[in-house]
Amino acid sequence: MSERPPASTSPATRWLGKGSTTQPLVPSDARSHHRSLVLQALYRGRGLSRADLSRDLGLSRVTISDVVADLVDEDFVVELGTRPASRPGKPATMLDVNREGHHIIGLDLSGLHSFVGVVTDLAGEVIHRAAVDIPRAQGEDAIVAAETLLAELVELAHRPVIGVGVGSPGIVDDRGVVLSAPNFGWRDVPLQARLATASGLPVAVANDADTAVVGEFSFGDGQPDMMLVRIGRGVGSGLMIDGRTVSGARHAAGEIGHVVSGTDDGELCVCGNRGCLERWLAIPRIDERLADPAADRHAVLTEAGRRLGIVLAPIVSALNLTEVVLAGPADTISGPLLTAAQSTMRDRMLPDSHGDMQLRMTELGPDLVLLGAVVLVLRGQLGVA
Amino acid sequence: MSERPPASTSPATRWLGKGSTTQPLVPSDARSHHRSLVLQALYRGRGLSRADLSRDLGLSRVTISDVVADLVDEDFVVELGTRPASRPGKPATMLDVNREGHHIIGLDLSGLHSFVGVVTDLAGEVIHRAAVDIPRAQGEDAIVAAETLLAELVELAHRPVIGVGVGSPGIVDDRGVVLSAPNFGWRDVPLQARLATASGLPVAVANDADTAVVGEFSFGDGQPDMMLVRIGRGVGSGLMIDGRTVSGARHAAGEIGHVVSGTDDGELCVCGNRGCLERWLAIPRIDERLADPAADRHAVLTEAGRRLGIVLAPIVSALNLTEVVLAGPADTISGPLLTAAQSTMRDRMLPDSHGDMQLRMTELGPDLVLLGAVVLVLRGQLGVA
DNA sequence: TCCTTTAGTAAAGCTTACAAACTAAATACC
DNA sequence: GGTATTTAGTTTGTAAGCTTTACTAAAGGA
Repeated sequence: MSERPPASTSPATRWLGKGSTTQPLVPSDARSHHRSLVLQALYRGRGLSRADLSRDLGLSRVTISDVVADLVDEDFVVELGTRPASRPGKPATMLDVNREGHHIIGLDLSGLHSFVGVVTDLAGEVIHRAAVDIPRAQGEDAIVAAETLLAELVELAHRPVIGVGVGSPGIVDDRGVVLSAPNFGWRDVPLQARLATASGLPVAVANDADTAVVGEFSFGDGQPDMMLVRIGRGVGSGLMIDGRTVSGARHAAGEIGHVVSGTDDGELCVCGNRGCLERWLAIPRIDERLADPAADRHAVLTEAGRRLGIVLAPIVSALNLTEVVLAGPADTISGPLLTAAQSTMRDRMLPDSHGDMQLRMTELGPDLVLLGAVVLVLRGQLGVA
Repeated sequence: MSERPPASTSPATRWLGKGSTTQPLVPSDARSHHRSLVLQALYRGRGLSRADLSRDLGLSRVTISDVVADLVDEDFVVELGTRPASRPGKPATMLDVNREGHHIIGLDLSGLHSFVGVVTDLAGEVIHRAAVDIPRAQGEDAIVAAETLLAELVELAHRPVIGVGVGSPGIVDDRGVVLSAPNFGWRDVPLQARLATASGLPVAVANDADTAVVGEFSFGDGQPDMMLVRIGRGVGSGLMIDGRTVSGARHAAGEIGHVVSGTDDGELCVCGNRGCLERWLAIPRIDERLADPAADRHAVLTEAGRRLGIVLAPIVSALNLTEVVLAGPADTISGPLLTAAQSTMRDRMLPDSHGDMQLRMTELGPDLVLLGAVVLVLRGQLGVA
């Protein structure tokens, strides 16, 4: 046992206490937390009784009864009648979320030619759809188009609307301001505030890829440590770590389109680099290559997938993700491209670490962002999903 | 405005409500939260009064007085006397964390030849050091060595010890079980429980890289969205996102040593792949190359740095990190290697996104893991740092 | 000297949760 | 069939924790 010489000067005199000064926690925070827990449990398993909730959540029957009474008053929870008694004791009164009693509006602003929107119930079941064409809409015009679409959806909803979720392209901060969206020429557009004022409803705005990832998580088979890659005109992604989306220090997490893939150059990209992932993988680029009559479709798609795998391997390893989900046109993505991405990624990681790693297509199709927008509302307003 | 055709079958019938059923929130949780807020604020700025705390934290003066009274009773906070009055009104009584009143023990089990440990005060100031040699210690022997070192440090501490923090190599789960640590032949070793039983103190165990990253965050200049790369016998990393460490779905986050860097092959690695990062960057590998009399030192180090940059670019882009910190032998790392890593990384990312990105060496030197271990205790026991 | 300002404490009241006791309604058992 | 047992849910009383209001202490300013 040897005494190590003490360091010349202690480095520990710098500073401590950077933990973000979080909000105080008032009693009513506990109440809303418990409301969320109850709703969460009811969403997950139908036909739970107050006593079941008490056991599952670790709160007393009294408290559960109280919370449930509030939720019933607000029409978020309904009684389903008594459970057929099999054991001794008074039969339980089953509860469920009142899935049809309220509506949610979801907007997807990431389309190329139109903004689309839905009215759903609390289960995410689509009740109405609407869309508005946006031929080269820019700036204020694009904002007005979104407001118009929202107004139309509000008219369609025939139940109280608990909130509006919006997936928007561009970089969106945590207060729903679109810091930049080149497509629309938006800079610092307070989209959340604009839509909230226009509709008088609670509005949540997030980046489209981040919206998609919560959609996949809640309505798809998405796991809590997951990456969702959207392949379309460009390539973007949303990350979920331990069930939370990652927005990044400058709200720009998931921007992998202009990462260089490989060390053998590639085509020149508008960003100035060579071999950007987008240059290999964006749908227009792939289509260009496939348009060449001499092109080998399988080879083109395999190479695109390989380039994706090269970029994914370090990310998946570093974050120890269990799942990467691809979203985009299935006819292009879900063949050799997917296979090549998967094998490339595995070949470039420690074999142990991809034992249960999965790379797959989303099964939610074109409604992914819309469903994610609905989830934004469920999370924000009810603390569910 | 065109109505989109409804999807054939709604995908929204799958399932919702995956949000982890979190714990209920009892009143005492609020109290401990507020204790943390108070301690946090006092750590950050010295000489705050109860009234200052009330204003800063948004809690009433009454509540602050109550919380502070508890903390004074427990000797975690002391009054410093009244502030020289410049304004009208009763002069304030300044408070501070009682930095010398309690001790913390930190252990670093990641050394090649010895386990090292420190006793610090609540400011992280090192009071005592100790170490124990571990010539090829394996299995139970290594555990006993750690227990012995801990016992020695407990003897050295002359104030109440609020807890023990441990940075261990290998994969460590969130209850302090070392799932695997090849160095010691450990599998599923309940290190936290072993040390807690042996010492009778609260013990927190984490992976050494994760420990380092919290050390850098709290005692260094580390930012909340940061990656810390430890370069030594191997290459590992710890990630911090929004002030929280990332442990990964299987507790294996940060394992980037065996990610392939580049698409031009490289040397064969023990893991079976070619061109693993570790093969380029681990200190023994670099030393091997530099030992060749014909080697160009600058070229060797530049190439190592370049390989690091290639792996970092996708990770930094995807997570929108603001900082990557390197830890390891400065004479090797902090020259051409660092420069090459930085420029390579930047060249492979969207120019916008690295505007405020920084790649630098840690300034905490060899005590990084030890200080991180201390932070584990500050976080766990006091909710600070 | 008296007013104003600020710090800190005391008392009362609100919200929330829990424990204990109670009612309701079923099965189990003799 | 009647009583015991079990389970569901509510009523009642109590404790913890926060806030508001009111109070005392101690300073400067007019």
